[in-house]
Amino acid sequence: MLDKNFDPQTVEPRLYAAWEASGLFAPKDDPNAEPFSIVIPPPNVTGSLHIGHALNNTLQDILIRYQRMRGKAALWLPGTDHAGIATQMMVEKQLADSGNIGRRELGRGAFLEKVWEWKATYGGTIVRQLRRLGASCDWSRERFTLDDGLSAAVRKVFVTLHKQGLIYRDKRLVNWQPQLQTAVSDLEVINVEVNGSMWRFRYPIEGEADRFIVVATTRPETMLGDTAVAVHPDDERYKDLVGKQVRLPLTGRLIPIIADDYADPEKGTGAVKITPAHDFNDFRVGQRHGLAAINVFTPDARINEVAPEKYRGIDRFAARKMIVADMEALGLLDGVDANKMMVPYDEKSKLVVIEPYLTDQWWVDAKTLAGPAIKAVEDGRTTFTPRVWEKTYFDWMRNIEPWCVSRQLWWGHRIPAWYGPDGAIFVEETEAEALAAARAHYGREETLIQDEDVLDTWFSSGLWAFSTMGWPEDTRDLRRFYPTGALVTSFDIIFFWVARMMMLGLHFMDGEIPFHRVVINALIRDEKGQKMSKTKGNVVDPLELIDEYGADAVRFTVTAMSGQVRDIRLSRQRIEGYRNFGTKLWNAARFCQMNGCERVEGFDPGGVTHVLNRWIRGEALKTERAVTAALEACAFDEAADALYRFVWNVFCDWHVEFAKPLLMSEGEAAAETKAMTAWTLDLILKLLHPIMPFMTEELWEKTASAGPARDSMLIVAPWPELPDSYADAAAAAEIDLLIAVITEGRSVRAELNVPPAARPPLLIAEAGERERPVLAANADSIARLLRVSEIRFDAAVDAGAVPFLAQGVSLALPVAEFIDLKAEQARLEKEIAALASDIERTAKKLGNADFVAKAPEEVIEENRERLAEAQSAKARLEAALQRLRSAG
RNA sequence: GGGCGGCUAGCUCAGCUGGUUAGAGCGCCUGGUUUACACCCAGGAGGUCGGGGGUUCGAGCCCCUCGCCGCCCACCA
Repeated sequence: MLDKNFDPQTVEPRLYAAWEASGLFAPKDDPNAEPFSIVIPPPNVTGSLHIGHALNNTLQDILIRYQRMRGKAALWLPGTDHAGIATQMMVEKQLADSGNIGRRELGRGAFLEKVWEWKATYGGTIVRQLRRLGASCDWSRERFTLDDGLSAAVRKVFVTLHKQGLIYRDKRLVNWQPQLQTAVSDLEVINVEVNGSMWRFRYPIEGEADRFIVVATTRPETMLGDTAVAVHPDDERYKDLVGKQVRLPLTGRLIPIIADDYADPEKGTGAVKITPAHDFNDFRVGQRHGLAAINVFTPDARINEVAPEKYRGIDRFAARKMIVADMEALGLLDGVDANKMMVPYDEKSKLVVIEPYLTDQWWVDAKTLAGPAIKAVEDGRTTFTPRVWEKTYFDWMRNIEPWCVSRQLWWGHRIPAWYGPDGAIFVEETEAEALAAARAHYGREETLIQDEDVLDTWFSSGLWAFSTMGWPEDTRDLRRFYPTGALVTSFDIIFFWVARMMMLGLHFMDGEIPFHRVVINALIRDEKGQKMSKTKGNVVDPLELIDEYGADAVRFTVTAMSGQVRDIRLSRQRIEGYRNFGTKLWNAARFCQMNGCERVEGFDPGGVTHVLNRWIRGEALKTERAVTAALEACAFDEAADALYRFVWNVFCDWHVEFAKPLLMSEGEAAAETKAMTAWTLDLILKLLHPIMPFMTEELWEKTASAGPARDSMLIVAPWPELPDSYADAAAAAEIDLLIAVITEGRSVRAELNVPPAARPPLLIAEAGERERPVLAANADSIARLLRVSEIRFDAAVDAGAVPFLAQGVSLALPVAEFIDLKAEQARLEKEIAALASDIERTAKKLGNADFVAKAPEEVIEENRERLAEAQSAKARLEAALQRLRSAG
């Protein structure tokens, strides 16, 4: 006998262990089985599971469990990402907190050892947590982006792209993170609006005493690196100044006044200082005019030795104050205005202001790689779900900029480039090959120095779809499981990851896409709609939720909410509701057990005869179709919704209730109902398994002892495919009618507010030939449910009978005067009027010779049917209205 | 500045190509010792579907417009 409640705390770990031990998480080896694969978006190896992961991985698990049950060789390939910056920062912070020396003092080798230690200690957290969630990953194939195999793939890709001219080294402005002292990509910069100031400086015109040109700037400290002042060529105010020179204050350098469209007469003073080494626009202006780029910052954003001595070593923000003060003292400060502006911050810490900084970096020619990646989505070879994200993808891809892939960090894939004594670059997969190349180049042995930098983390994760399967080796996995079936991820990494996987996958896998479908899930926020963040302290820990409600409840909740286009607001009440849903199912199973609803060997649902069983069979069919269609479309929420309604509102509310009197009886109907009920429960377990794997597997096991032996664990039970013949229109009509009678009867009773003791009998009249026997057969249960003393059938309709039901059944109650006849009358009149106008329009349409001549036959037929339907409906309602009028 | 999304019951959200009386869960109120389930059952209150215009016999759904809210992208001194 089942307990009253499901106990996730003891059951879930036991079942997970059993699944894992069974080896069923690995794709089956059957060469005839169609492959289906997913690669996990690799979480940060040192991270822990947050609620977004819970959503994302639940959806992946649903897909993979579904496909596994469909009989496919289903592979969900798990792994983790080394997450360069994040991990390095974490370890550096830990070193600092525990009073250790910093990484620079420690040295590269020793520091990396520390990081590997850190990984060994904390690296297992997230994969353990994925197990708690029930993720059926093939752990035997687990990968890490810094594995030997994946590192080999990274080197191969880098070298190949370099030889193809798609990776190059270039000195240009990058986004510089001065605290970490590394370049970051455009995507790792976040622009924040701040209330700043705009200063106006007077720059003296050389050779013209007391004449100045006033420039406006938000960054006074960069003036030390100015190499020109630009004005618009058509700006009358400054026309005569173009070609003249300015004596740059504080430095004494002479710089030209140039004409360039970039200067906007509307903005500032119309004259703009040009600092090519510290501003992306100015850099371009500088290139156009052949200006020098004078870098005045050190890598940690202090003023460097190029500047006048008094500023050297001063932090950029302190230097700003000094320079403004000095300019003011010189009488060269024209004024200052408050100015709202966007300031670039480091996306990770959101605290460090990013500096445009002139350095040598490695770049990927993303523009070239983007072409095929755009085409693949245009052609529909890869689709986005929901579709709207394709626009986002296109917008970015079509305007893509070169991708800066080098990082001045230690934790990551070291760039496979070596430098000779004269600076010649040798890009090879190994040091030996680089040495060989150098030997060929120099004609002798030379000592080479490897590039100190590592690659952007996203460079290695961009290869994830194929590097994890063994590429560059030609492995069986690669041949079988690439391209993957779906990529499930959230929108915030479409650019970082999805786009790069598309580009690199297509380029290295002979034009074959990395995934057929990209499923984008929404972001989860807290109950107040705020983004969860550690600093706000509103992070919902999914592990706590799993402890409290069980993994199934958490899974069902995020699944049911996954359809939202906008952000998901997670509330505990919602989870509680779905935990209750689990309990409801559990108790339905308990009811089945108590009533001997056991599976029967060789039972064929197609052969049941009792109307209730034929009805539930049809409902089961509808549900199976809805769930299957939803999962095929990756509309996970719809699958959850269909199951919720079927289990609770169909199976429990009606089938089990109607079955009660039948189960108590003896004979064939009882036996058939028992078998049918057990069959339906079994079906529910299968359909629900992808979403709620634990409880369903547990019930599968608990129901194994009665009836025929189970062939397998539920995890690999065949997905049900019910035949169309299970639909039964007649049974559906009868039971639906019965439900309608009961439901309407209930609300009538409530309206009458009759105390239970004084409940009058219910008269049912006008039941058709077909309905009558159904109602009669269930008279007792209806009476019980309605709390009426008895049910009587009466051919004659009372004068006050009210047509509650469109099906043509009237409930005749002795107390009909309690019903608002006027409102009912008004409603009918309104509806009749609507039908009349529909009839008029349709008739007109059909009377139109043009329409009849041109419209396809099926459209005309449709209109004819519609006309006939409307006419008969109108007649029916008119009759009802007539009855009402004569009664009232 | 450009783009995307949202605005439906007290709260969180469904409402597919326009079609009877706009739904669910939670919350609230009333009542319940039914052959499983109080994590339950029955019933109830509660909505001018952001505002305004338009198309249509008919609009929560389509068009225009305005208003909030959120997000993404962008080099504005």
